[in-house]
Amino acid sequence: MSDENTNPSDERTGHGSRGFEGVDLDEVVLDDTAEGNQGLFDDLLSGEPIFENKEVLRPSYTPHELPHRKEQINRMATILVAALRGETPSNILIYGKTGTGKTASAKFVSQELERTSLKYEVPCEVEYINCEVTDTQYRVLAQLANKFIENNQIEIGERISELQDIRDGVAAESDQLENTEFSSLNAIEDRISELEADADEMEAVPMTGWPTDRVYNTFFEAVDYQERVVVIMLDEIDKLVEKSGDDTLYNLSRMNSELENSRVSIMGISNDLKFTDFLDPRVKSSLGEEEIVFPPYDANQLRDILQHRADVAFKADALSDDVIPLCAAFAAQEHGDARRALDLLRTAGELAERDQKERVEEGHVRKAQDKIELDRVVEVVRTLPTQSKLVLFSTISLEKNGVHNINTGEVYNVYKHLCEEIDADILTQRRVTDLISELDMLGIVNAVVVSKGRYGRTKEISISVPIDETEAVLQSDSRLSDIDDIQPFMQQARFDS
DNA sequence: TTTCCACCGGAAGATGTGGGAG
DNA sequence: CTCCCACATCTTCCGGTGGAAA
Repeated sequence: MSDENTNPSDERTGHGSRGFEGVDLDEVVLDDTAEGNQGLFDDLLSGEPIFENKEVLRPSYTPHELPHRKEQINRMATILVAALRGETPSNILIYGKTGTGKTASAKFVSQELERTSLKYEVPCEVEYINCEVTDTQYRVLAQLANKFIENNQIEIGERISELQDIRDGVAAESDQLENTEFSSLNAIEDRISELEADADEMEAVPMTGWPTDRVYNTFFEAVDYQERVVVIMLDEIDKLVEKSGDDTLYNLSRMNSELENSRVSIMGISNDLKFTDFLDPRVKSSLGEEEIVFPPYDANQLRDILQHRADVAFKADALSDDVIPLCAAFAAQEHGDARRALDLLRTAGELAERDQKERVEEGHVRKAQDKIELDRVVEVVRTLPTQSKLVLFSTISLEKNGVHNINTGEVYNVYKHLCEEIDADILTQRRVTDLISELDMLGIVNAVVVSKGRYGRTKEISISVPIDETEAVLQSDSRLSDIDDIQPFMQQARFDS
């Protein structure tokens, strides 16, 4: 209820780092400095609410209808029906930029698949793994193993109680045995204890501690325990390959030749069209048996999508006519990111709500644009590790002292003084270079390697977020707050370099 | 043309944490 | 308790380099 603004939202838009000029700070930043307390909620409650159902605008919501994705969904379904015939579906690779509906479509198809498999009693399971979170071979295998173990145990449990029912029935009427596959009461008892033993044997994989091959074996046995087709959905698969190579994929794709009862099929989802370049050719060919591309939405399609959801999300007449086209246009500029468009729409609605307006106007969308970006930056900076914060702080200090085209050496000098000041460990310059690169990847700074000829080669760093706000966020960290005037060693640092 | 700066960035390995198994 | 494993974070070492200056 109380998250009506500043929810960070799991938005991650590459290098969004353009102008902040028009940000109205009082409106946007740190709203814990709320206006008076008197009747705070009364006011908000009495305001004519704009939303009917905000949930459908959230990124976590999986719609039942995905406009403009019929073609891709049908392709996926065509490939995956094989599973319902008990055959192994081809492995699928799905490409597309963020917010093109890859994950939503894939999840939709897998839900349908599982639903249908229940209907026709064909054992078929889909497991979803997000490789951005689960980004090592060990963790992927462990997570899969645990899921299958859990499922197996549930099923064994059901089977046992089924058998117990039969046993009890048989015990009561001793001539019913011929209706079952068992020859005697004892046989049933034996089967029950067998199953119980199986269930006991399945040991959950710990987060860490085991050798990887043991995890693999556990996973393998858990999958092979019963006859079925298993689809493993690896979202953001490029992150996994980037971080820990293609061993995982290799192991998964060769599993089929050793499995006896079950079949696995891999469905990889990637943002990066070229990530297969780093793969072992064998993995590459097996993984990319089928490829589906999700092109970015254009402005018209985005408008459609927004309209669909807005009908549900907003009260009738809560949107002025130009709101949806504007959201669509903004998002179309961001490589057709639908998630972005929905975020924009939701945030615009929230802003209008906060303004006690009855309609969302164009201006709210423009404000939302800035707010989303600022919220993202604030959140990223706030959750930075201390060392990175120190590096960023050093860079900002230099910038504020009129040093432009800052280079690594300068940052490092300031950083060293800063560390002494607050009694933090001083990292090596090598490490600081890496931290700067990380800040670059997060879109907080912009670092380019330039050669200054005789005067060496270095990264030229500039800040690509609003400086004062960022500094404020940094200073709200308790460990950085007691940095007082940096002027004294600012001078010093310049002599050093 | 050659030199040489001031760093880049890969590789390997150390350290520390959190968790096994016997 | 000892030894093993995975992993994040950081250090050590070092070869590599674009281009202004000599």
